[in-house]
Amino acid sequence: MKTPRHDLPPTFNYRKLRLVLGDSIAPSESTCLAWNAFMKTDELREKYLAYYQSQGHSRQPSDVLVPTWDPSVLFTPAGMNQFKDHFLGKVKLEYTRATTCQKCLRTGDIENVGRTAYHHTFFEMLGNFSFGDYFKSEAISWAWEFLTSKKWLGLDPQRLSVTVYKDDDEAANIWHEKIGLPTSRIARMDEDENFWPASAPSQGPDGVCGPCSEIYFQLDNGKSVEIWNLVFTQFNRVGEPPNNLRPLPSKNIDTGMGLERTASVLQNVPTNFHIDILLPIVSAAADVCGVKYVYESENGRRLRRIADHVRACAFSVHENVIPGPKKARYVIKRLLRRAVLDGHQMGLREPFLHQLVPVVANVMQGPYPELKDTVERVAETIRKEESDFFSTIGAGLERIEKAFSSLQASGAAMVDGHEAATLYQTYGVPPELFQALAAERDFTFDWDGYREAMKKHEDISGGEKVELFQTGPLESLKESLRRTEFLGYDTTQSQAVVKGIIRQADDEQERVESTTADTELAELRIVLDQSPFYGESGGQVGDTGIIETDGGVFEVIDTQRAGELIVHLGRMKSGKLAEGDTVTARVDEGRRAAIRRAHSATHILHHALQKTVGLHAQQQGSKVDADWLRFDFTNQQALGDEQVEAIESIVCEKVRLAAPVSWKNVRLAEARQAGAMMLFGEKYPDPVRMVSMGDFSKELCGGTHVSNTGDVGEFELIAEESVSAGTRRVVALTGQRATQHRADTFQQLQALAKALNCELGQVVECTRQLQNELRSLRKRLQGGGSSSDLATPIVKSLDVSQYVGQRAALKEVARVLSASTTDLIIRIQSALDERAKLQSQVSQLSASGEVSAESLLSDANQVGDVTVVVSQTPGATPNLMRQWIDQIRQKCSAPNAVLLVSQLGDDKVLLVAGLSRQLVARGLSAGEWVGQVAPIVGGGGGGKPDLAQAGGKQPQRIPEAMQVARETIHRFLA
RNA sequence: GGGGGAUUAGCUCAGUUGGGAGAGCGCUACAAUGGCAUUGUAGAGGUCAUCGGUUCAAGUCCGUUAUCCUCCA
Repeated sequence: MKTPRHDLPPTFNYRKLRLVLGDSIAPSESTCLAWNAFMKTDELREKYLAYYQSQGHSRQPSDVLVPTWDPSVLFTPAGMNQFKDHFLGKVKLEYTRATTCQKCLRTGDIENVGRTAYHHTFFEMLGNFSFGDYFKSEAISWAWEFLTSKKWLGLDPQRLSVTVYKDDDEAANIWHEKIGLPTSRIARMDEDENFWPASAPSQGPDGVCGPCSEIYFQLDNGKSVEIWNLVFTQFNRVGEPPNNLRPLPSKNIDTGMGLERTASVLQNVPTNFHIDILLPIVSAAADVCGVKYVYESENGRRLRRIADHVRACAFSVHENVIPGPKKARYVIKRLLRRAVLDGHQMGLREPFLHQLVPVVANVMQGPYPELKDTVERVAETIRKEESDFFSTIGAGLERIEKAFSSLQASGAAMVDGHEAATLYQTYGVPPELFQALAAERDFTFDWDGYREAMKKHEDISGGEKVELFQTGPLESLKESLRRTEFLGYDTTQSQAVVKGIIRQADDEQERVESTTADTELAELRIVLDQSPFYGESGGQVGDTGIIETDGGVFEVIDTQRAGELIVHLGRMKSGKLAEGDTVTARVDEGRRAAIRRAHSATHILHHALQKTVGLHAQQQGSKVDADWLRFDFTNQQALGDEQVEAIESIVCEKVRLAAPVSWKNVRLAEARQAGAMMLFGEKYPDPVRMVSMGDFSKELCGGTHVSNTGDVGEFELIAEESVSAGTRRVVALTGQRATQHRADTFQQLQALAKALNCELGQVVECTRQLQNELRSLRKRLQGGGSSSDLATPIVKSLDVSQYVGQRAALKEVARVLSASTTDLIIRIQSALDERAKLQSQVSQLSASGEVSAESLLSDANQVGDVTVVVSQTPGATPNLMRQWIDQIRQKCSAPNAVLLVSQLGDDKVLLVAGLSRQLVARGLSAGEWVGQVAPIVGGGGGGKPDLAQAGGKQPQRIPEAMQVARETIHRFLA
């Protein structure tokens, strides 16, 4: 064996690397040697899976990174996650030994990523699992053989040591006696180190748990690194110690070997980031960022962080979990922004991270060839988010500058942490950025205050706790019954036997033997041995209906699924129901038929979307209700009108075709081969149910469908909107509701026509005209210039005898009014009211004759050298009155005081007073003047010395007010 | 699920106990200069997101809804 290579040159010359591997990103010469001499990561992964296959394990593919089927986690945290139900015996086992290489994501140690040799957010975990099959002895022997045998990894046994849980003599003995490991290399550790979950015996939680045994490899520098953890789940924790660990009847093995760590050991490199599948990403990051990769440097840490985060982001976005504001999407967004911030701090000002996506796909293509297919989409999604973040940073810099100037003004020497936190929480200004800029100006940064404020924010935001393993009566029912047979594909009515009744009171669930209508208030859950009721899943809502016996009627208001159980939610209407009763379960057939129409329409819509907007329009989620459906899909822009029409026409065409709908159970691989649409994050059973429609649609789907696309009936898209960046949502109606919607549309249009007093075909034109009228009336009252009518846009004439035209007309009206289509009538009505009001004001204004600066001046009095005007201008708005006053000032060179009184409508009085500069200079105030007058008409007011306005509510006292106005100004001038 | 913020001219945004809706860029017209670039003058363009409340008076204060941004879970 070659000499150890810990002293690996800390600097890599990227140009040399490129020569070695051509287009892909190449390692340094010495690292190349290491990789040639030792095992590649792809080879390690393959060997592991092959070894356990040879020991009778079923080789299973990696589960998705973001398991939407598991509400208790956002990301797959470990290899065992996909086998949770296997461990608990809640599913039928097709195999009792499995092995996987699982892609995982954890953010708990995010602060350490890049700083230490072994921390990642994204990583792969090799694992072997036993579901009540083999236990400690085999698990330990096989691990040892795989690690040390020349045929497999061939690690030097002398450099391996292990830990066991302090009370686990069984494991210790196996290591010592069977493997022959000296006791000096078997350490006994406490429950906080060697128990899963950590410290479970004393601190909980209750449930499945067990001791573990870790395997360490000693590096050349004497330090040891943990490469494998064997978990022996053999207990059920019940309550507090002592004697709270009960042996499980069926014991399990759950192991995890860190792929990257083990590879780094095999390849003899000082950090995971230098193994053959990671160094190319680090090097590429250095290249893209235009810096040299130096291991022991701040930039080195940054580049490693970027390499880690870009892997996480690329895999998530590949699974259509795009950066966003909620949950998993938010975590990805944060990871991405952290990486981008690192780039920013190395001087980058343009998106760069997206350039690393092809590199990631390249080094990971062995186990994950599918990454190659989505490189473009993934890179574009990442580029967009990067670009958004650069804008955020840009805005942030301005805010930071502002903060600095106020700091300087106040003579502070430290950036207030609370303020930095507020800036971060409100505008996303990264504190690291703030701190870096602060350092440049010799400010210190109050990290303690910042963390304190963020902690507070966390507390305020709250959050619900999700249990790793659920407990309760439903879970125990799961274990005893396993599954409810679903009969609903073939029938909507059947006999069944009641297997369990659960009563829900407050947050507590309680299993009961029987129930009567007297307890009607309580919500009940009923589980049967078989049922025609469809439990909500795959977006399709649960069925409603009735479960009855001779002696009792139970109304089902919703149906949910719990694992493979079907749970009927509802309440007793009459009589009594008990466990063991034979009942008749009857689904509400009319509603079910409507759901079938909507669900089949969803598949057709999916097809139409892909055909119209492109293959990237993949389903993100959907909800299927009675003749109503909602469908989210990935698309950057809103759908245009033509696209919506094209989609509708494709759907309608497929409906007219009356294509047969069929379904069959096929092997998952076969379905994939057939090109059936599959969704990420969904857990598909194998075999799987494939639903086909004509020759245009194949989807994996457990839902209920019409037998012929013609049964869908009418179809209509009623909404298109944004859910989050990159995701659009459409809502559609089918069958009866679509028909009803069309009738409603027509009625609405009729109502508009009636309100506007015009023909149906004229509604759009009349609305536009009404808007124009309002505009010019307002302008006239505001005293603006002569308004030219807006150029009427050329619109294609709408044929309102057809439905499409009617709908287009309504949409156009909504656009003109910038209102939602639901309250058009209200808006039109209020527009009409406003027009009437404005018209009466205009006539009021014109009734008092032509008002102008001249006419007002001709009414003036002279008081000494001052020209005083106190006049009425009925119907005038404040704006007009101000303009007149301005004009008087221009025309009249003498000092002048003007007060205009206007009655507006029936019960409103407006007063505007103005004083020329000379009078203001003499210390007079228009505000005071108007202030003296306004109370007469029941109001108040104020303003600046040269111009003030006031209002009141008693028009009948205007003459009196004008008298007071004259007296007041006389007094002022005296 | 929760906290913070934003929404003003075509675009980017100002608007300071509530009292005349603004700037820059862009647009139109005219003029000057000219190879292009340019400069000056004038002008058009706004239900201050929505609905409601407080007030004599709301872009400004309070609440609703919508959309977007941002943070936490």
